Amino acid sequence: MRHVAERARVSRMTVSRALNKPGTVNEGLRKRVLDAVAELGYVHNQLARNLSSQRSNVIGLVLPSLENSIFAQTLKGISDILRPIGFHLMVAESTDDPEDEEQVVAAFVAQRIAGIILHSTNHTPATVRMLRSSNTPVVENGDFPAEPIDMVVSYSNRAAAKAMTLHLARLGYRKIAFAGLAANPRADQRRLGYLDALRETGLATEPSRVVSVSRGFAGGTEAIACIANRLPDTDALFCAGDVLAAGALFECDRRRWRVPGRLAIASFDDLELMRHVRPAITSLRLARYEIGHRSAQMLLDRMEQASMPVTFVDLGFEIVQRAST
Amino acid sequence: MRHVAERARVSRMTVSRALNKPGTVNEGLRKRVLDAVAELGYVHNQLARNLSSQRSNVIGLVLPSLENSIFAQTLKGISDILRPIGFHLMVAESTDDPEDEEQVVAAFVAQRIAGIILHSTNHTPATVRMLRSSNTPVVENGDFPAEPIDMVVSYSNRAAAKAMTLHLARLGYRKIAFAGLAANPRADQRRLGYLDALRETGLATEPSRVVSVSRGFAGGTEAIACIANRLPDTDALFCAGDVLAAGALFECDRRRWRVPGRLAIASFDDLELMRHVRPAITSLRLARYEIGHRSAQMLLDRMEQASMPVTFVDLGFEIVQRAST
DNA sequence: CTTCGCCAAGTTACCGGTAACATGAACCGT
DNA sequence: ACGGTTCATGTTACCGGTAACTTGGCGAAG
Repeated sequence: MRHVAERARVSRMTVSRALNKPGTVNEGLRKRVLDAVAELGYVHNQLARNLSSQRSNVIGLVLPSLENSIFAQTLKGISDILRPIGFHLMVAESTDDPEDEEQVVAAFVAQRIAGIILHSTNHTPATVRMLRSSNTPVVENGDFPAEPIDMVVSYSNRAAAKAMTLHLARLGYRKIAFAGLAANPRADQRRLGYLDALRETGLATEPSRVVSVSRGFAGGTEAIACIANRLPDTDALFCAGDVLAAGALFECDRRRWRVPGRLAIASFDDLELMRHVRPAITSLRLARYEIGHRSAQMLLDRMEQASMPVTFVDLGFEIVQRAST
Repeated sequence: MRHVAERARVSRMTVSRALNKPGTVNEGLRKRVLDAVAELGYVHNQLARNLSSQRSNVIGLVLPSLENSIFAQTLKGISDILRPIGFHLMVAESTDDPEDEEQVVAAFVAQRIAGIILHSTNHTPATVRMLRSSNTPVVENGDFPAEPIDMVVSYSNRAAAKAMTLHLARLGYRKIAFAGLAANPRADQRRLGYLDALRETGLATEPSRVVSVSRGFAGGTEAIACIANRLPDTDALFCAGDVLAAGALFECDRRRWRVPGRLAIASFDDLELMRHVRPAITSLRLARYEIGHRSAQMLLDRMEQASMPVTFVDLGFEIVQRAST
């Protein structure tokens, strides 16, 4: 920048102003500055700017998994907000482990990020303390936390799972099984919602049909195997994950089980895939893109005005009834 | 940091050293410093550190699309390298548009990122100039560029597509169609590879069966519709994308076409889905995770030693023969 | 013709670290 | 006992910007 200032024969301050608030600089000088910038191929040092102005143009995002495509939509929703205003996105993975998350958050706070989006609701005390004391705007996604750190944009896993289970009951299914990942906080909430619904409809007097499975398509295969062996009278399966449901459907196909004749299948999270398999799978549609979009927007709003008009958003869910139930 | 120094009754420099090179500081002082850090809840300012030391701990990644799950694997491969050494990842999307890419690269250079990974090989001259003059280590992925900016880690789209087409020919298919995205540089290369193979086997004398389709499962549907209407004697379809192939398979299912009896289907990119549909789809397996892993590793190697032992890596591909061909 | 206020441009200090050099005590061999 | 290393610590300057204040020229009001 010093070179630009010398070349344009103005002070560094004028260069800074010409680039940041063009309106406050005389047109002639501004042109000299911009010419000098172009001739020297000068690129602004955002690091120095951030340090000096005590604010950053980077947002941090912590996802449970980088590989899961459902988070890709959220990522895109965030990016679409940040890009037009020159903000950037730093991404890291927590693997749903609060200790890992703590490390990532510490690193993000050290980077003096302008805000952070946590796609989880389970944090170590140190994580919360760091975020509070550094005064970082925070949005939590993924579920509704019992004690929000700051802002929340999500849907209720428990309510959604309950609604889907009630939907299955309303369709006449009576022996509804539930398959979900073990030791996953969101799957746990969904399991609770499922049990809520059973209780409410009186189906809870039946034996519990809860299955814990592993990740990916294989989990669906396991779920069907389990039903075939241990719970053969099951008439509907609610999978707490999209890929799980697809895996289950493929396994039914292999076993020549009619869906929904032999077994109805419903899933959580409406991946595009759900619409294209045969039969198409009944699913819960969640506003994944919107979660990112609103989260980013709320962080920015908060930065502009210290006030906080909105701190809690329930984006809800929709049940998409298809041929599989 | 000043407060930490005062509390520990040492100079700021000693605090800096105690945190960065613990070995060079007397044990007693070091303990005083660390205690003070803990008591004050001091968090290092990475911004200031980067500015002062003239180096950054952030890597930039530019992907054609944030939503495509094939890139998620690459993302994970990068992240797994960066995390243990305290580096971070900034992500942006180019939508395969060199102008957009230029803007993103400009922003990344402004952030003084330590290195950049471009998942594309088509750049504006300004992009190349910026990266060269800022002396940023660069890795290009996605394909082999005609004129690499710096380092390259990829596979050859053209060679892979050629190999798969030859594989189909070897299996006895004679009327092989190709479906790919329009105006996508990687799909274009794959199309060339497909044509290379046809020429080599003499099948090129047949009419060309190249179909351009839209993105997603719908593209597969379009491809099958096109074959049904315009190219009914086609006996194999090579889809230049995983989701495309799945969409095509689902459409065949709807039309009750036997696969591979009526039509064989092969795909590019071996998503887990390919293994689970019925019939499982023959596919090209690319080392997506490895691309990220190696790219990140090469950037780091380059930073440590100004020399550049490796600048070009071909990760190759594998053909996975399954029931669909 | 002053005086006041306004606005563009310049000056100074600081953001929070680190590099490079300066200092001074302990240790060494002779 | 003395000059020469070595090593831990302190001092100074700088990284590349911006905030806050200062300066000076100019037009409108008194």
